[in-house]
Amino acid sequence: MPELAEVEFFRKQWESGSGDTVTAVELNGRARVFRDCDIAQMQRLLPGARFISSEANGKKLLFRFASLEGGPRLWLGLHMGMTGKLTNAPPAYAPERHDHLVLFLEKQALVFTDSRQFGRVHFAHEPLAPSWWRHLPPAIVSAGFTLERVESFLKRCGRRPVKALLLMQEVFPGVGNWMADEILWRARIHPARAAGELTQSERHDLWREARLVCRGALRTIGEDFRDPPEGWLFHVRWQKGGRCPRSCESLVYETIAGRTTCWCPRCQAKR
DNA sequence: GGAGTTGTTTAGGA
DNA sequence: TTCCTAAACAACTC
Repeated sequence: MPELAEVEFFRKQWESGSGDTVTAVELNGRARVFRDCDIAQMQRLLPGARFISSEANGKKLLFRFASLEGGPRLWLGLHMGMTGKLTNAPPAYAPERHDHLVLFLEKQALVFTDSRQFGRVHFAHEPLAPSWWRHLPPAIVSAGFTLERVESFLKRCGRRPVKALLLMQEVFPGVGNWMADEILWRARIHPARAAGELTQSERHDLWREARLVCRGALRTIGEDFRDPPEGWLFHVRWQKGGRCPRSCESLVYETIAGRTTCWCPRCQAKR
């Protein structure tokens, strides 16, 4: 589930604990989500630290802590993978089976759950944001996400299907499978089209719709997890026998770029 | 019981 | 070399 807007919603769940102090850390050290992470260091440094602030970039999350005795910041990075979730719970929360990391604060508990464990945890103790957080691409809703940037990428990977490009986080950070299909549907572009063959107006539409879909998702899912606006492909794409909200044509489902892809054969003609 | 899954990395083939 | 596909990761649902 976690794409851009779900990730932002999860960030907000934990952000409600900012300003509060960590009293205890409970984690399942054998969980795969800790494969890039020094668990012992985390367990040593987080208790007593104060949760300062958080940030999201695409599907990545960063949580900042001030350590007990001052000195360098503590940086906790999270990726939700396919099934990761962040919740907050009462301070007496008892961790469940797939709760791999629980930060107990004075007033609440912050819980990271991930049944499939494709997610991951990073941890660092250093003055500046660590390498896994630096050099991130500009957010799609930011001014740095320019048409030029998208066009040069479409050109560079011109032989690949445009659906595959939308899933590449270095240019479309936060876009996942359903958002990629939503963007292509709104831009009326067939997902299997070669990126280099898009016309100038199609390239422009792709750029514009990427921004609109991200904004719309952030304003709905990202705020309180309610569904995206009416009329979006989102509402029908998982239904059996779903129909295009614009043309009423039966939607088509096929694997493109290794992922289940949904599109309208009338609105998104192959040409 | 088998197939499929809203993600990412990596091995290996073309 | 370069580009791209498919498998692997793990657990749940249909």
